[in-house]
Formats: sequence, structure tokens, C-alpha cells
Amino acid sequence: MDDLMNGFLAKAGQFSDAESLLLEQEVQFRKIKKDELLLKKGEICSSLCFVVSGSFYQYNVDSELNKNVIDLNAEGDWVINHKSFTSRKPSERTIQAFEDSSVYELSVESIHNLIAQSQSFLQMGKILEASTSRIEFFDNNSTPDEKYQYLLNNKPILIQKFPQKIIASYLKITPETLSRVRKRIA
Amino acid sequence: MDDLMNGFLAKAGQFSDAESLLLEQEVQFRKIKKDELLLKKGEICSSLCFVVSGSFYQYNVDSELNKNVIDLNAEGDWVINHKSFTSRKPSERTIQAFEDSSVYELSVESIHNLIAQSQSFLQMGKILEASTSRIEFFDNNSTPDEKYQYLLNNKPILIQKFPQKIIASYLKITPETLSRVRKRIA
DNA sequence: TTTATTTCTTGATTCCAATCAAGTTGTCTT
DNA sequence: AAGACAACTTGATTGGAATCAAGAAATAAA
Repeated sequence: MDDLMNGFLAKAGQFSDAESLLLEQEVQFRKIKKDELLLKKGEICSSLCFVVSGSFYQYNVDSELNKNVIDLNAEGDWVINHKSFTSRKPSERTIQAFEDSSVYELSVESIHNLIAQSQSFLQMGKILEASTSRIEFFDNNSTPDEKYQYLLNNKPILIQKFPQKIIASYLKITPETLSRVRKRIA
Repeated sequence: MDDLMNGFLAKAGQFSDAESLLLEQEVQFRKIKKDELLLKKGEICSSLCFVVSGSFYQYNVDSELNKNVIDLNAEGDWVINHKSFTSRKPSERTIQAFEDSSVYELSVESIHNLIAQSQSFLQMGKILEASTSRIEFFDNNSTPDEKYQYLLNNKPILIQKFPQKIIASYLKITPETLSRVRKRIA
């Protein structure tokens, strides 16, 4: 077993050796080139990806063709369109690789197989729930400073990886405001 | 079977006569007096209620003791703290009767019993998902006019039932702004 | 009915992020 | 290295909701 797989298993949850082996057998390693789409608008999200390297951004395209950023993910994060995945309906969003990336991919069938073999794989559902709280935070009435501080405290890697324009869209503020927030904080 | 029960069964979903009977047996009719708490902060939400009559409001209390309204429900709505219910963790919110009310209550055990007897009871989970989209709408960057118009189009009964102060909190605007929105719209 | 209290309206002001605009820095390309 | 283009900064202005304040209307209490 290589280091990447060890790292993945450690982050996926608390599993016995036997369970880890099952997981390793079901999971698929996959490389995604910069700008390649992991999920295209209109497709049904039918897998769950663990980011091994690189980064992804998830967005809606509005009527003026602006990319409205909904979620950002980097190494160690899970990537999925939760809504499309659970409802089995076409995704309204697009998930795109922001740089050359690699993931461990689990198809919905694999997940079902795993759960059928051991109930402990149910805990993976909870991992996903945790990720939604962060996204909701940027959708409330917090100030730009609070939003940025939250990201700085909880996901500084995203600030390092993504340009101001994308971070600003994610936080639902303008790039100019983000520039001023940074000046204030520093 | 009385009218209330008939109304409830019609709104609960598409069920066969046999299934309706099962549901009627599991469900508990309950009266709640004005201002009584249906769910107290710190308790785990372990049941799902269908509002037969009256209305409820769901809120967080902030550091200044303001009631921050999160959800409003009236006749024909389902009341639940989704997060506490699914996570089995103490609720951060309080659910309170705004007037003398009555509900049909389904405990988590009852729901499990029903699902064990027929898969069609799974559809009740989807009813709840639908209600979250409305709540999310008030948590975005829409204008006060858009938020109010949305409520007017989708849940006018809430506007009739609740005072301006509560509606304003629900829409995340001030009562003064709501007063002006109403003047503009009219 | 009168009084008291809460709710709602309206105006004036303030505050802060968006927008507009121009200039600077950074990066990619050839 | 030079030019082109995108990213970022900074200032000036605008717009719109929050806040502050006072009065009117509605509801509850005496």
C-alpha cells in the first residue's frame, strides 16, 4: 500500500484493517487535468471523490455567464454535488479542476457495496455533512471581514491556492472588497 | 376517520388504504397551547409533527437575547429540526407555538416501524427536503423586495399569521425595511 | 371607555459594500 | 526582454438597507 492510499484511509474514517482493504478495492485512482470537468452541468453526480492532489472549484453559470463559485476543495477534501448525488437528478452546477489534480473515486455502486458489507461505512455520509456548514457560513449576513477570517481560520489552504477573484465570488463579495479586507486584517 | 385525519393523510403522501391505516395507528394527535415549546434548545428532536391547526416559529436566541427566526410553519406544514433529528444531537434552536395549535406527531420509532412495513413511507423524507429550499432563499443575497415577493407567492398564509417583526426577522431584514417593502409592492 | 403597551409607519441620517474608474503589479507568450 | 493581458490595488462615488427618532395606529389591560 502506498502513502497516498494510507493518507486517504486515515482521512476517510475509522476502519478496521479488513474494512480498509475493502475500501481500497472499491476505490479508483484517477488523474484530472487542469480545467477538466469532474462534473458537467446536466449530468447526474454518481460518485464521490477524495482529493489526493490539486484543487477543484464548483460553480453555477449565471445569465451573464459569470462563474458563481459555490465551493472550493483542495487536498484532503471530499468533492461531490451533494444535492444531485442524493436526489439522483441532473446537476445545476459544474465541478472543474483548477489545476492538475488526482482523486480517489467511489461510485455510488461501490458505496452501496461497502455499506452492504459493513455498517461502519455509513460514517462516510457524516463526513460530507460537515463540509456543508462552511458553505452555509458564506451565505448569511456576516460581514466581509468575518467571512474572510472564517476562511483564514478554517481553510487557509484555499486562500493560498485560489486567486482573489475566485475567493471573492466564493465569499459573495467583490474582489475590491476582498482587497480592502486583506489590507485591514494585515 | 375524522376530517382532520383525512386531511393529514392526503398531505402526507400517496398511500394505499392499508398504508393509511398503518399511519393512522402510529400517529399521535396532540394539542399545544400558545407559547408552549414543541422543542427546547438542548433537547434532541425525536419526532416529526404535521400541523393540523395553529402555527409555530423556530428561532435561535443570540447573545443580546433576540429571537432570530429561522422557520415559520402553519396548517399543513411539517415541523421539525431537521439537523437535530438526523444527527441525533441536541438542538440549538427552539420551536414554539405562536398560537393554540394541534399536530399529528410521529416519533422516530414510529417512522422506523412504518418504513419497515412499507418502503412507500420513505417518501415522507422528501417532503421535508422541499421545505428547506424556501429557508435557504432568505439566506442569500436577494433584495428585501425579492424575499418578500417570494414569501407572498409561496407562503402568503405566513404573512397573514405572523406580525411584521417576526416576518422581518425571518427574511433577515429590519421591520422598518419590511414596512417600506410593503408600501412599494402595494 | 380610558389607559397602557406594543406594533407599525415615516422621515432623517449613517454606514458600508458595490460600482465606477484609473493606475499598478504580476504573469504569460513570443 | 518586450508586449499583452490578467490580477490586484486604490480612490471617488453611489445606492440601499440599517439605525435613530418620533409619532400614529392597533391591541390589550384596567
